[in-house]
Amino acid sequence: MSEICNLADKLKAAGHKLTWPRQAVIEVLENHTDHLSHNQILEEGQKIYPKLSRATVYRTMELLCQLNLVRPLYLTDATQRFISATGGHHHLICSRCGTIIEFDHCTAEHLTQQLAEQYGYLIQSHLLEFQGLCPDCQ
Amino acid sequence: MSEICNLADKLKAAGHKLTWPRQAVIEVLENHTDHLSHNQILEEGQKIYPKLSRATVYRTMELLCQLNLVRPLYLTDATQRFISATGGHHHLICSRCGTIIEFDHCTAEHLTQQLAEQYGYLIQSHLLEFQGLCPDCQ
DNA sequence: GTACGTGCAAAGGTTTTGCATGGCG
DNA sequence: CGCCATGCAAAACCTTTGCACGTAC
Repeated sequence: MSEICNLADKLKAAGHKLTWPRQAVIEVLENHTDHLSHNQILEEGQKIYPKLSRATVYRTMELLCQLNLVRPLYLTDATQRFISATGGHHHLICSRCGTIIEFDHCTAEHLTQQLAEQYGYLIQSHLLEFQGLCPDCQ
Repeated sequence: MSEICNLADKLKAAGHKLTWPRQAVIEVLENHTDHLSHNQILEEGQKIYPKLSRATVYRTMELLCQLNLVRPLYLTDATQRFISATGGHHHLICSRCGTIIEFDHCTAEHLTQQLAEQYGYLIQSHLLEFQGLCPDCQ
């Protein structure tokens, strides 16, 4: 997960215990790409710490969200996924086959400042999603 | 739902029967704001047609999605919600209290064309979501 | 009249919770 | 050593499915 680092340190700094199950979850987050779901985190985490339970994954991710270290994201299905809590995420999604292209160029930076001023928000991240049909599905 | 009109006609045009339960769902969609969930549609629909069942709401919304009349959307929770299938949707969301502001100004139009050319997608809608803290929650 | 749509109820899947045990600090 | 975190299992919740009946066309 691109911009995630030192999750372990931040957890301890916030006064939480650094246990083996939590280390496993953190290692998964740091070594994999974005958009991981609870299921994926569980599966990968059990390769590191086989006793890792589903409930612990849910509780750990909830904790990381509360600490603002990760953020939930929903793509084209109802599965909760997680991304780093800062920066932008840009998706071009085919509404038929579900293919997701991540693009870099984004025009949201200017708008971020503008909205921050207009509404007094402290903006931490943004998501720009285009939906349509990919060449194959048209 | 702002850009939705004549759902009934479009349903019939596509060869589907216009039943009372479906009319109730359509009336709810046309007379309420965006972002309705299955639950909200069921509750409102039952005010119009009391026997309306949850299963029918799910099936009707799935049908409307297949016909490209509405589109599923996920905001800050795992609840599936629905918006009109075209145009843009712009949200400024507080990650703590969940307040959603909808803003109008959007810089995505230019990017739409650019992405369409670059990747060959036929782009139907977009979603631009900023997440942060509202003035009260900072 | 026929095929499609519906309501009900059961099944399936996912997320949350309660509780006794275990391990971090 | 005390408290927090964990695993397990049950509960709660949401969504899907099967089936007999009803209704739009």
